[in-house]
Amino acid sequence: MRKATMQDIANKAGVSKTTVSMVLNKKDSNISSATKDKIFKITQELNYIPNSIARSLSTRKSGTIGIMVPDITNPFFSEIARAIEDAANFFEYNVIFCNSDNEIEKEEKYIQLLVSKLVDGVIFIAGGKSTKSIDILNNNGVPFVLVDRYVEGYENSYGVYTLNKEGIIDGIDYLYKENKRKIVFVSGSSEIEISNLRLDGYKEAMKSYKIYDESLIFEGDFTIDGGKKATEEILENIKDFDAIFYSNDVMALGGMKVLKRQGYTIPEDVSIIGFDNIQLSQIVEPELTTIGQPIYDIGKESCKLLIDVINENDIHEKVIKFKPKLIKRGTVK
Amino acid sequence: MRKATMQDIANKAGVSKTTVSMVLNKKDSNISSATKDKIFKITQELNYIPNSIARSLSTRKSGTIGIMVPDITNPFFSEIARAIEDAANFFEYNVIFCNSDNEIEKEEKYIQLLVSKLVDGVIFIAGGKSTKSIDILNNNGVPFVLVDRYVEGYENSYGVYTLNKEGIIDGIDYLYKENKRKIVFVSGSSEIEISNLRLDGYKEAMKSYKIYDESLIFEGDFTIDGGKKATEEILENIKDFDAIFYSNDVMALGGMKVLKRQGYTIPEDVSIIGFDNIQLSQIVEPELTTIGQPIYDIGKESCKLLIDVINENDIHEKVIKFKPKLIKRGTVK
DNA sequence: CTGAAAGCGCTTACAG
DNA sequence: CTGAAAGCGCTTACAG
Repeated sequence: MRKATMQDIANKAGVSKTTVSMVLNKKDSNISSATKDKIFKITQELNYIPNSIARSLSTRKSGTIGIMVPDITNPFFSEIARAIEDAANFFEYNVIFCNSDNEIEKEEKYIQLLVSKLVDGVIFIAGGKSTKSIDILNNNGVPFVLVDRYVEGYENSYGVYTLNKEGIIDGIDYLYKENKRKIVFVSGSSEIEISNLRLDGYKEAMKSYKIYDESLIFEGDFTIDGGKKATEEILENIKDFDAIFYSNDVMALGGMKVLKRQGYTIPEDVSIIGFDNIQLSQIVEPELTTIGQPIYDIGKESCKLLIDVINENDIHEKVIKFKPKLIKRGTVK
Repeated sequence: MRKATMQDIANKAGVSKTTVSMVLNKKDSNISSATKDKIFKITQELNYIPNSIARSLSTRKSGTIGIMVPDITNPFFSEIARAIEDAANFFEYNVIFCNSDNEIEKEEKYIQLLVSKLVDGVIFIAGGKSTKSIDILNNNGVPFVLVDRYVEGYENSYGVYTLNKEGIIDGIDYLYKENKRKIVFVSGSSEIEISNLRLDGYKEAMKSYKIYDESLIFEGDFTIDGGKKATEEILENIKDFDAIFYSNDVMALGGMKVLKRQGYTIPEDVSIIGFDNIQLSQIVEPELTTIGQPIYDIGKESCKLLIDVINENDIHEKVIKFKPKLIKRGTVK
């Protein structure tokens, strides 16, 4: 069975497809209600579903946005993606998702595809130094908003972020007040700007308390596995640390696992603090103390911002920065 | 800057857009290499990105597939989605994702949208009795493959599943051998066919061992929270149970959390077993013993199957059933 | 070896 | 109150 088209409806109703188009798109200010009714009825009968590809070609709007994430399997990103999809859906957009695995070549390939599919905009969580991908977007006039991860040189592009440095400083302040002095830090990959931002926060705070020691810094990669590996390394190299600050929750979860397995009791033997406040941070026992980001809001606001840009609405803030919040739970004592 | 079109390339090269189309699509068996080279060069210069919307309209293929999941935030689904996206990407497809929250109205709305976007096919993880959505797909001739969750009346449609009942039976066998007799079962929502399948497996196995007791059955909903709530209920109502069999991992994780908090030591005080083998099942301590599904393969194969259907290739198996496998880890003793 | 022309299913400026 | 016609950017059967 061939899908019904506007032409079919028009034929059946004895009107032109122009008229059909008008009424289906509510641009029907001056079309007789008799005609309207007839058209609606036929539309129902034929189970008509408009061909939005055809529509897109003519309007140059696809009604879909793209979202680039490093890995949808990482809870932080799946939560953001969910928020974005909810918001997008509310505004009648669909979302195409792409996993970059932090590989910029993969990103570029995806961006090309998205451009070719005429996405109306993209939400971009950069996998690294993603300048080329962004240039493609710019050259083709497709709006984008950067989320979570800064991209060098594009700090003033539309974006929504968390105040990374401040968050870490709050965490160190808290640990210091709880009498922790030997605080190990597990950073993310140095390829990623916010890893460095968070690391800077750590350095600054530790120095201000005069307890900075470079050998306390380890590099992870924002994955569970990265957290595990970094923790094993810590255990081999450092004695008698008071606390470990993982620069995201997922690494903290991986780290806690390793520590428990090695017989450490948390928080008695060692305090742990993470960053993000993913839902899973409450699934471990004790629950993870962390620097909370409003993940859902970040996703929602970035989608709204993108849609505002797409529709050329007035933009209140080009760059939105959320303040993170220390969430005290069971892993620090 | 207007995006370059084939016409632009044609003009610059002094050929027709037919020729350009031919060479860019490798249907260039008999086009002089001089012309080809010229066209490629210009394509580069103009940073030409084809308009695949236009292409789609004419070929009636969009090169995108839809995927319906209950909630991308649930690790089981994000892992499947990841596998699907990887496979799709390999075959040069994009994927639009939709979160149904197990609401069939939401599903229907999404399906309409996907149809209207001319997706070439959809991978459908049903949120419940999704017959209407499937009918829409059928009526519009868009291929689909059902994944993970059966839909009544469509058991013979393209699908990829796990042998649910068998998996549960294996689990009960194992628990029985480990001398567990009072085995509590936490099922998923009874709205979902596979919940019942798994429950049937439990009943059958328990009866065969003559240890069946209806009051040991509790209903969850396949979420972390559902697992927590069911566990609280168990704690209020049942004394001295030997083991809890959660019919998916995510509920087991939630349940373990509650049990630990209440002072239970796992597995000394109570044995736990889950279903799925999501990556996170290894993040808790002790690691979760579970009935493993090959999640990544399920995603990959379902995508491959869909693409085979789309391309009308020969199909070896219309319905693929994976055998689950007991994975012994630390939560049963 | 290459091109003119029709067509995919819509939207929209214009005319009446 | 309604319609004819052009156009969106491709593909493809056909002709030469």
